Amino acid sequence: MKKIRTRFAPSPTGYMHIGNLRTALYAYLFAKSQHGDFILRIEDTDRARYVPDAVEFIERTLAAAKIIPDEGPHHGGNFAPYVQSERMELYKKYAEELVEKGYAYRCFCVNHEEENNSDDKKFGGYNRHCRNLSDAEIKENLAQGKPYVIRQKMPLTGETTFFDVLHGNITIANSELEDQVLLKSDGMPTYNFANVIDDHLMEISHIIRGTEFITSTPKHVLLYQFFGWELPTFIHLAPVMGKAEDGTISKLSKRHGATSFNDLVEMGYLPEVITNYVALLGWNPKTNQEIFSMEELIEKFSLDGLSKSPAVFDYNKLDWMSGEYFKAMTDEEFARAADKFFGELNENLSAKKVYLSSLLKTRVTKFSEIPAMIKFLMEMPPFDAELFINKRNKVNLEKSAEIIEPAIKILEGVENWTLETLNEKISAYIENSGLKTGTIMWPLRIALSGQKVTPGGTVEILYLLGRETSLKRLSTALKDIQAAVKAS
RNA sequence: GGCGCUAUCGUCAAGUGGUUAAGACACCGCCCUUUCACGGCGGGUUCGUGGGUUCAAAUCCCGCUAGCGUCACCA
Repeated sequence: MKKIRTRFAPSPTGYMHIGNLRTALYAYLFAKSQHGDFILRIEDTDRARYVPDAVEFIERTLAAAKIIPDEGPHHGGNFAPYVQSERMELYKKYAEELVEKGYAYRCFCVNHEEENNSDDKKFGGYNRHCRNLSDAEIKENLAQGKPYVIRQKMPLTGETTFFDVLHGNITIANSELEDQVLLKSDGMPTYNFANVIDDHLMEISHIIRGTEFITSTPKHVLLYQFFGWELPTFIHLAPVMGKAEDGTISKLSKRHGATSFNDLVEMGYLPEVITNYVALLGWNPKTNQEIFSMEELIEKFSLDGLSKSPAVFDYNKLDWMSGEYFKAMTDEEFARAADKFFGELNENLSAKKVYLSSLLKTRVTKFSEIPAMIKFLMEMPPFDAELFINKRNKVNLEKSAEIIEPAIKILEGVENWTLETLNEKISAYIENSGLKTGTIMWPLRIALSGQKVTPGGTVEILYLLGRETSLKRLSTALKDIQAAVKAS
């Protein structure tokens, strides 16, 4: 059987949209699941759109997502070069061949704005002015050095049908096809031409790309036929959509928030979470498994799990999945992965980073939530009397003062400031007081954190803060509470 | 507008003529609980619409509607 070869062919824009990433992923997964090759090819035939270092950017992003090309600009391979601008001469040769065979023609029209923008799109855009120029006219134009493009000569009648794995047979009337440009006046091929030549030359067996190419596929198919080349298998993927606040759904874009792989990484999602989530956006394994390593994805992937309808990117589910990954990590792994999101920590907290991670990893959905969550450890929020009043735990201001005062005494006597000791002392205090656990814990935790919601309870915070800071915060709070009681 | 693609809970989705129409996220409730989480239990909500075909339709066919795509010397 022929070797399975797929490719990812982005244009170098310096931006990796989630939709593109998913296309690359599926192409990669399919190739790897079939023990085939995955090729990275850069489609940079538009000189105006050139972005410096974009190729490196794409390669870095794929590497971060663990999508590893077998062949590519910097990966080598038997079909090099893998950058289209470096293959220019090649396309020219094939274009000329088409002209000779009568399947293409030279067009000397320069910017026919009027025709191209007319509402009467009978000819699909271009009015085919040069389609039937006489040899003499062509010769003369050439002699004058007039610039020209080479256009594909579409059949005027009949229809073209191609098979798509997801959509079945798709038929489009040839009359719908315009005489598209194959070779631009600067000698560069257009996407629609280079793509066909390269896919054939690079022996691509399966073309996996977005639905936006369905309509242009018949033109490509015709090209394959003109050359007498074997057709690859087509798989057109449904787009990734986004849901705006007003509920409208459209192709995922900036107005939906982060839309690139890198945006997501910067927000603090693990690369493997992004790949895992994106893999499931439009593909299902036919089992209830949702957490997949790249190895499992490769093992389980199959084309018939692909869905042909658009999928909406759901940040909720991404968050959930991210949380699942965090919970599965050891404290050390979490601490390491989250490192740059901790920000500037003081000496005490730096030393307790791993412990802090154990508290954080079940409470955070992405790393970027960390700073806000741990800020109170570095800096005590302003006093807020209201926080000490809690009905459920039966505490008010007076009660809080009554609870905090003895607690300070007890804690002052603690030499060995460890979780175990602190837990023992506080538990003993609760038992002796005859009060409910919550009644004691609530005011202490508020006094220590100044926050209603904290990562961890009283004992954890005492330990995190350390002896000195804890005692200082408690007595400050006590004073503030007493003042507040007096004032009321 | 022409052409093309798509249509099952709010979202991801299973489902391929006979099912109580899975599961997950989100949401709501309850339990656990020293906050918040974690964990456990339970709940509601879905086949766009109108016609067929059939004993039987979410599944097959046709129309309609809606969404998306495409109509470049962009990819």
